[in-house]
Amino acid sequence: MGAMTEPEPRWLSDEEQRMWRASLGVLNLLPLFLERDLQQQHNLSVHDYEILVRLSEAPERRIRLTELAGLSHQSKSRLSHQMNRMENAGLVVRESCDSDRRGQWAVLTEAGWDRLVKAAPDHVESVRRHYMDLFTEEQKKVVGEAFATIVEHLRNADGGQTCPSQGCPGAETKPGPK
Amino acid sequence: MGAMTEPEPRWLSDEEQRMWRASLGVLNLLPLFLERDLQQQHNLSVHDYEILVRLSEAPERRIRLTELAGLSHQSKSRLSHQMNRMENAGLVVRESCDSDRRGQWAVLTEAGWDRLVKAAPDHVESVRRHYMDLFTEEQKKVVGEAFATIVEHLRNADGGQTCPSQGCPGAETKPGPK
DNA sequence: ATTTCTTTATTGAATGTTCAACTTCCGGTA
DNA sequence: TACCGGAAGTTGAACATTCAATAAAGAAAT
Repeated sequence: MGAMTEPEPRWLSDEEQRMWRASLGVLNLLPLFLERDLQQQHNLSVHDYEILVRLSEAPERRIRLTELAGLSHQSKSRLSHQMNRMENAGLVVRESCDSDRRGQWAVLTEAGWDRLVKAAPDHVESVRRHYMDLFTEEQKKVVGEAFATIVEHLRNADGGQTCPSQGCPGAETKPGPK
Repeated sequence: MGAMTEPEPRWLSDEEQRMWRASLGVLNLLPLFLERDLQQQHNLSVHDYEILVRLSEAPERRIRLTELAGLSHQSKSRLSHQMNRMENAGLVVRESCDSDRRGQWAVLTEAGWDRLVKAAPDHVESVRRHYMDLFTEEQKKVVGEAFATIVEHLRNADGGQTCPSQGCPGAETKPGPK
């Protein structure tokens, strides 16, 4: 049979290369800074924070674990370990679920709520300083639209233990109402 | 003294909120997919890959460890552990440095180069599928500019064990020349 | 020369994450 | 009812990352 020639790879253009490397920079660096601020100021990890926000927004401040895993972009296993830590820290509790006896609720405690309310202003400030305020209004709009597309794509693609969620967008930054 | 009232936190607008949550989604999800592809197809981690690219582009395919840490956005400690793994895998070797006897070179091996050359086409494809090709040309341009600003800001801010590098932009995707 | 300060790089312990195996229960079907 | 496949959640071991402590050598000052 004739030699099956590989198609020439679709390398990135110079423009794309720059854009990709800048993206990698943000991907690698930004979490470090948010983490550091939140850790120093309130002894919380970014993951802790994201979970607190999600719970604070949910009806009765409780979410089933599998759904919470999806909302916070984590595997169920990882969330399980994380819940242990947060439960030890008194930020959340588990409650078993009436309608499905396999299920568990993650429930925000009073203490968890208080921690979140205290941390939120500083965290927004941190997000603004290292990220949001560095965009022009125009850029915010474009990036917002573009990234929404990407996330939708990734959620649909999925595959594997991770990210079993659907529907609702992503959380962060401000505690839910009341 | 009069009660010192906290200034009202500068919460994100709805627009900003959406944009930020989309950013978090990408931040959390994208690395998972790139990792999975690279792992399955070539048994490399994204960190491995980034280091291989950097070395492939460097003169004599060697870089001092501290500089490499900066280029690949890692702490020196982490890089040190990672080098152990990669050295065990035969992808790189350490060589001690003549001009500074504290120093070490990270040097790309023939095997490392081959691995990279084999992996690169698939990795670009992966980057395109999950990210690059989902942008319009306009969006690529705006995101590229905006993120370049962010990265510059973060590199300057810095603080701590991480990211001691300067100058040169970020690497990824295609092996260096020759 | 000696002291002191800094930079380079590594180490090991503590911590966090991933992965596959497992338990329990739901839901459908014979 | 009993069976079977799949979903919810947990577990522990393997693996990766962080953090603080350390060793060794350059740089600068006395």
